[in-house]
Amino acid sequence: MDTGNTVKLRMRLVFGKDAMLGPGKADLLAQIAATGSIAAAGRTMGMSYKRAWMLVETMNAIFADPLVVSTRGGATGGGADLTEAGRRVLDLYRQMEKQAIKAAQPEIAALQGLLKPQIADE
Amino acid sequence: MDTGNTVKLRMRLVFGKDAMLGPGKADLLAQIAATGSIAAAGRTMGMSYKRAWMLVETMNAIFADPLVVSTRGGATGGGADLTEAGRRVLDLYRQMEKQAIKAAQPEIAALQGLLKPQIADE
DNA sequence: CACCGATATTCCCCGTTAAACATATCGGTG
DNA sequence: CACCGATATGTTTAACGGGGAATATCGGTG
Repeated sequence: MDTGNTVKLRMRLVFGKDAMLGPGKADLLAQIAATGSIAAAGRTMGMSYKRAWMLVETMNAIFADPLVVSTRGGATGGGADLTEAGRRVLDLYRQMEKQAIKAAQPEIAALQGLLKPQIADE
Repeated sequence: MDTGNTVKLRMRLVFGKDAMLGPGKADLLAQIAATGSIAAAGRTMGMSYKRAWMLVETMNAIFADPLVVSTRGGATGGGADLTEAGRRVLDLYRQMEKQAIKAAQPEIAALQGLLKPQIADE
């Protein structure tokens, strides 16, 4: 009955062996943009600063231009923000998600219909 | 220049907390169909029999009808095969992948273009 | 010039996870 | 009826990743 339930399509772009971009890094980018800080972004996501920082480091290493710039010291102690490249990557990722989900909707619905009832709406 | 490189879009359907369907289970279904055996499917995928069997068990538990049926004993020692539901799930998953990749192609290409050159074609 | 809050980085510990190992069972066939 | 190859399932062990603590640095501001 409720067609708006919790079935989700998660997708991850795999480049090389350890070069990939998935929901975790995308959400982190979004949170950095929202909070202006790697530490704050990590906190809101229930993620340690170390992990958040490592993900940022990885992303900056993968792309030609860094996605996140950070400053140290100052009144607020420092902070971080997305670069133009960072905003573009996040936007492209969200667009990719949107288009893929839309295109795959019939198959997703069909697969959902084959689930056990108690799993289909948990 | 080479637009046909190794960038891949992996996707995973997430139902409940530990109910999901991704590339691993889909490939396993395909290999079971190809080999007629859980053990042989696992071997060709470099996966232990136990792991392969557990994945099958999980899939059978998630869907209303079992996706894999197995027989024990006999001349060949036994075997496994996909049910009609199993074939349908695999087909829907492949279709989902195909449609999603096609729809997200522009964004995938754009993201690929932002990568460091040495990562873009490794 | 001491303080503060955030970045940056290392080290150790622990829990989850999968691999490895070990059996038990099944049932046609020679 | 012993054998074989595959299913079925438990146990034990090893590895890897992530968390947390600890430490250093930065640089505006009061």
